[in-house]
Amino acid sequence: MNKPTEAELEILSLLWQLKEASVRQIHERLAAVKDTGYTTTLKIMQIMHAKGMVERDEASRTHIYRPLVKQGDTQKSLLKNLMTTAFGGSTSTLVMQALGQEKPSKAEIDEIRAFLDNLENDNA
Amino acid sequence: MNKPTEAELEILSLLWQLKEASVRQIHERLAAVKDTGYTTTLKIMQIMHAKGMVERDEASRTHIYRPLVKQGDTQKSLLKNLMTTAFGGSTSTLVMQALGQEKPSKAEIDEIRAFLDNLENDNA
DNA sequence: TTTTTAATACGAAAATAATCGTATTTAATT
DNA sequence: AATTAAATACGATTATTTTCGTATTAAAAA
Repeated sequence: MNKPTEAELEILSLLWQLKEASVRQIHERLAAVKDTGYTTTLKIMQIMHAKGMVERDEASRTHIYRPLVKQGDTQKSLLKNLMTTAFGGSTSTLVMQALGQEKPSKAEIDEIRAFLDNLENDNA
Repeated sequence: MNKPTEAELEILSLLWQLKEASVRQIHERLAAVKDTGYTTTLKIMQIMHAKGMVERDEASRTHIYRPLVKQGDTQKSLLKNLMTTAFGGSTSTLVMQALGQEKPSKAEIDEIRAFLDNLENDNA
């Protein structure tokens, strides 16, 4: 799988959230955070389309874009890459770093505990 | 903190592991995995030095490089970045993705459990 | 001492990513 | 119907990252 660039990832992220969106919708959200021009956003989305990362519905004048790459798959591959390059391959180091980042809520902690229990049972 | 580039991260990673190394040592390890020239490795390490990411001992003809950025700090900032761009800010999603990646050993799982317990107590 | 080997320095080129200006087209407004 | 507004297409420019060739220097070997 081809690693999305930084700018592509920002857009993908919004598309995952919105399920589908026009260039303008994406641009408005980006512009709220980042100083960038409309045609820049457009261009990157066109590139993403050319790469097959998104599909688009050209039925109406305003094209509607939808993600083609799955969020989970992308997350998985980015994490794997980060784990090998920055964490020397250690899952637990990565996980603890992530947890230490900012205190997760009680609910989140319990969710992770349940996940660990599950993981352990599957292993047996 | 300035985000290291992909090539820089690969080298940093080796330096963290080895504590210190010459260009040749690093290059040999890189070349085992990746098709790349010696002067390319050299150049990137020189750039890293110019950026202040590494220091080097020029006492002998063969310079010895040591990392100046801490592994933990770099990990933290890369993770934070990944969490916001690819995981919509959710720590627990990231953690569970990472855990699902490949089954951690029983020891690792317990280590993470202990970490969670600790985290919870600190919060109270 | 001469030659060969192995290192760094430096700059340019190539590859990749991001930005933007302008032209064109289509739809909506007047 | 004419004008304005909003969209895409396209190409060029800029910025960043990576790669590499060549020169120079220092040490080791012959």
